[in-house]
Amino acid sequence: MKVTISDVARLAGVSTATVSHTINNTRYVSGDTKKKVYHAIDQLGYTPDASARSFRTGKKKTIGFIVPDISNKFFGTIIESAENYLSAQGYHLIIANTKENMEREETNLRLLTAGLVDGLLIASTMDDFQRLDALIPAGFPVVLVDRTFGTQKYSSVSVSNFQPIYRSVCRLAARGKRRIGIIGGLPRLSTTKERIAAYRAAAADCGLVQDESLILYGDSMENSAPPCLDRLLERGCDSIVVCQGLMASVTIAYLRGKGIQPHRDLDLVSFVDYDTHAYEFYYDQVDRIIQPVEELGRAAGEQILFQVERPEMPLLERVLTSAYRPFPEAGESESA
Amino acid sequence: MKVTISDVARLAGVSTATVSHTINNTRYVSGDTKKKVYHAIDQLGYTPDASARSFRTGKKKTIGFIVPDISNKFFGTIIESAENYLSAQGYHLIIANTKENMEREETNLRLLTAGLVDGLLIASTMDDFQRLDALIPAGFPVVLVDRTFGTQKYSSVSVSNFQPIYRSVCRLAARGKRRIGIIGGLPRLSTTKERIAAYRAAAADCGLVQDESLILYGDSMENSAPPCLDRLLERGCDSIVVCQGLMASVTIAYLRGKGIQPHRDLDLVSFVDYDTHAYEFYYDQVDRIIQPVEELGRAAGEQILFQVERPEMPLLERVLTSAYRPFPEAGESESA
DNA sequence: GTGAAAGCGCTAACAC
DNA sequence: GTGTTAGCGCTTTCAC
Repeated sequence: MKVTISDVARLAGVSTATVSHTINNTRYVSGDTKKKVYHAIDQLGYTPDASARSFRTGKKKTIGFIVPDISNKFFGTIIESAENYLSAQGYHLIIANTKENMEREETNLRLLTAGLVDGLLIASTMDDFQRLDALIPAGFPVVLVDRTFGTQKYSSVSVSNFQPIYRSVCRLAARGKRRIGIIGGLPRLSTTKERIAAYRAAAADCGLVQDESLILYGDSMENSAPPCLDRLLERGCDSIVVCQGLMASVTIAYLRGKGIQPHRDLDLVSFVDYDTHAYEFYYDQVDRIIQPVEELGRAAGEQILFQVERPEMPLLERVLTSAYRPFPEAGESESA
Repeated sequence: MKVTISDVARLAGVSTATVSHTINNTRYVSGDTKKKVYHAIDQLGYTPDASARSFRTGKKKTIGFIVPDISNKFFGTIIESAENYLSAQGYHLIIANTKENMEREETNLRLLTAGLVDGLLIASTMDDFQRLDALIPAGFPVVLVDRTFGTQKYSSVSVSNFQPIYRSVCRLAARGKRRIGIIGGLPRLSTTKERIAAYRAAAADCGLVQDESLILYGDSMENSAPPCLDRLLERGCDSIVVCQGLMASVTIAYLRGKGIQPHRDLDLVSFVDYDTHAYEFYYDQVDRIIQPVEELGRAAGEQILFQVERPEMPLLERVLTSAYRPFPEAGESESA
């Protein structure tokens, strides 16, 4: 049978209050009493029941994370990094996967806000902020991760998307490229919008052709890049910007399969969702935009605990910066 | 303020029992009463408190998953697939990441078995079954995932490792390869042990040189393959088997960087942790061992719910089979 | 320095 | 067909 705090109290010859205070360090307990309590705990093999505790205190010591795609290494790494921080602070992480499906996100929001978690990290797939907001109880701690909305209602942690795209397009133009194609992610996402806006701005500023047919959208899943690539090649692009890591790695492989070599045959700018030595083997000869993925996860963890533990703290919109690493031309060195 | 079941009962003019039975469909309630109850719920915006409920019933509707590396796509996909099944059954998934660290696994076991979850999926990094077993309370529902121990104490879901390795080594031998190198994962894991055993058996059966220096171990993290590869090349291997997907993809990229082309220069057998069209671009010219990753996740989900919801069910050790897809020689067709 | 006891929100046995 | 109520295991106020 289950061992409860009263069993411990009885065996130790003290009250349940004392046992509770002893294990939680929440008021003074004499050394002698402590000893008796711990001894009883050992003898009975007592473990405090987490759900009774969270029921009583209202704190679950658990954060929920609504993600669009766990199997995507970008989110896998963010999750890892957030979990790492949260577990060090004594919190657990509940994962809910939406597969970029808005209904699934709604369901998960409803479930997770119903007393299951203390706060929520959301990398939302919603097109409409209202739709998201409507499901969040007033005052519920939320941090938007990676994907934001143009409102100040919740804290957010994201990555600057404008600058690296703008820079990379300018650089392509400077190299003499005139027909720069771009493959974005889902059009409804803030990340995609910002990236496409940066592309448009740079194209205009550099005096490039404004050809809307060079702007295509994938769905960030693995198989969405090749058809876009085929169309861009048809349309005579001399360079391509791929706005998302998974699609980018598929792009490189797909082009290689067609005998098209990056840099030699076609200039490529590619988002990279993680930064490791190993992946440099894939990404040579490609201009890379490297997102600070681990920092993003950690920052998300920090922010949500701020919200949860210090509700008086102001909202914070934190924007991390990606590194832009153009493939070095002869005589150039790397830049961040 | 928090709206409770009594608020609803009061407004609807019924008892809390009726409200509870109404929302849970747990005894007959007249249509009329139902209407009143739901109306009151809507008016007050009532949501049942999940932690009160699980405290009362003892069911958390939550499964824990202890994983060695969330950011590895192999586990990412297993998690996705398990979560998919579990959420459809009304369960949540708590993730704990160990980064292949045994102490972290111990900590997580202690935390998760203390009334937080109804059952536990474990892809253990332990070297010793006792060490794992000691932390699991008697009768606690557990399913071992991917990595097993030679005991019948818990249900398990894993992948057959022996046969595909054995077959692939034989095939290399048949192609005239004499010095076949192999890179395994962490030596303590069951998966690694089985794969290396299969390699040894096949090498012996095919009359190959038994050179222990051709057996190397990585740690399944990204950067562990290259040093192993360097050593195997030094030692004059004419073919290499890589026992883990992440290391395998790095292997291909690394060799390419050295100007070594699979098949033409060196035969390669490679575990692939997922099966998608996209990744075929990477894996052409390589003999692939494709693990049924999604099935593994789903099966893990099914098994743990069996344990949780039908404790009388017998233990089950389920072994899924990998597909072996040799790179087709001229005139050959694919095989599974 | 410690104890007694209320009560968190819900479910379910028992009663009618 | 519905109501009353005990009590899950814990924390915490109030009391001494």
